[in-house]
Amino acid sequence: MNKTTTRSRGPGRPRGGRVVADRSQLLAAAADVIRAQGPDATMDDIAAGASVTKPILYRTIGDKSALVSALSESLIDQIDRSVNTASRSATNPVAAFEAAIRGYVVAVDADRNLFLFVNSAAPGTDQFRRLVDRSAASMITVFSSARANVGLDPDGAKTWAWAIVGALQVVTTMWLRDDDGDLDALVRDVSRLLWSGLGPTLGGRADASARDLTPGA
Amino acid sequence: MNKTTTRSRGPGRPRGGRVVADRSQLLAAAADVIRAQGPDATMDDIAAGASVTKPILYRTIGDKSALVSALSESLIDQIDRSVNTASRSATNPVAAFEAAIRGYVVAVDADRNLFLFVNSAAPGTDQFRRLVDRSAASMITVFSSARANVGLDPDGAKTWAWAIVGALQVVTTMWLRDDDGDLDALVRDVSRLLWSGLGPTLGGRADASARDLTPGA
DNA sequence: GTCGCAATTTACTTGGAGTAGATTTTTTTC
DNA sequence: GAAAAAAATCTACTCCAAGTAAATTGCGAC
Repeated sequence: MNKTTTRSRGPGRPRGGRVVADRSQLLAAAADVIRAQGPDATMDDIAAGASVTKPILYRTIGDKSALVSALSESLIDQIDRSVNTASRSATNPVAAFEAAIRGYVVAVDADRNLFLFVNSAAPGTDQFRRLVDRSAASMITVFSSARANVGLDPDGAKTWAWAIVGALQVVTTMWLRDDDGDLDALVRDVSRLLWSGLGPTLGGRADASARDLTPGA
Repeated sequence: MNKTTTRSRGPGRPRGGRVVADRSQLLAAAADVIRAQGPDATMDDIAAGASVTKPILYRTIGDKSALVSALSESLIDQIDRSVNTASRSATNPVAAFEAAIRGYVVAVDADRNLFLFVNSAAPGTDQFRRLVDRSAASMITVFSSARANVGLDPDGAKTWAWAIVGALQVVTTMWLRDDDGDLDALVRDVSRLLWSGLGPTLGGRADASARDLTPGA
């Protein structure tokens, strides 16, 4: 027997010529289910949580990878916002970079189930690559022009963005495991690793960055 | 009807008290199948490729995650070897670091199907974390003592290792997509990003590394 | 009213992971 | 030397989640 999905109505065209749930409603409901139930929520779970049957879900949203894409879109926006507001409040480039990283981790932490759901694609799949491309997009434009200004091949911006996306993804995932980990230390260490490579290109001075990142200096 | 797995023998205890295939034979066969057939090889495929039935495979190796663990072990060894021999032949720290990264990418490229199979775990799963831990292990010891020497908290070594594992994983995965990408440029860019954060701690001088990595300087 | 279309549901197929129990051969025991 | 026990294997199954086909019902046009 199939697990009976919630049936609030019988089959048939709904009254009032209105569709039972449109795309954005379904996406919101899906996000809620995933937040509440964890990243292992199945399509059945999501459909049930949206008080809708599976074919509706598939008809409206597409298959699972489409759902992931759609949700990743909004999650990435959310993270970007967090990163931007965090870094804007900083006074110097180093602090801004550090704040940006903290913004990323904090945003992910605040929505960890969604993050894990969206990151459920294995490396090597098209889905994974799309996600990386999307996450890297905003960085690439920044790095591209910065690199051009310093006489570096702008193509390398892609590589840098990929590397940072990967570094943050793994660091954050690992950090989420045991949340007794010290967030400040994490952010400081990641910054120290990445900034001195980035800083000189992005407008900071290399030795300044090295000094600023040294504790108690 | 089930897809008939290759049957070279009937059921029953084999002659000579010897088992039909021991663990290492099965692992080797699995690796071969994955190399030949791609990272989407199923457990059925692998069993068939090893001329063995599924229960044997499960009895000898364990479930799929155990298979992945076992294969990752040997792949990581292989990569470590490639990294070490590559970096040993370099004359200065910067070149060694760059060579190490090239060693990593080249080793992965040479066994890409196995790499993709082993990396089939989604972030957030235990399998993923085990893999990251394993990959990071050798780096952690190096970074730990290096950081201690410079007066940094050795705990941060974990973070650095995670970040580098992630960066390399994503960069390599993305690079594998279109292999018209320029390997030299990739390696140079990744090195430039990471070394100036690492170099001062690992024994190079910060300004030296920055200089050395600048093209035409 | 009734005919066709649109939205929805039920109930299915598919595919891969993992397993139970039947089956056959070797070994042991009397 | 024969029967029982043990060991290794295979056949055929279950389970679960993704995805889909076809039946079912309501709405609007004529």
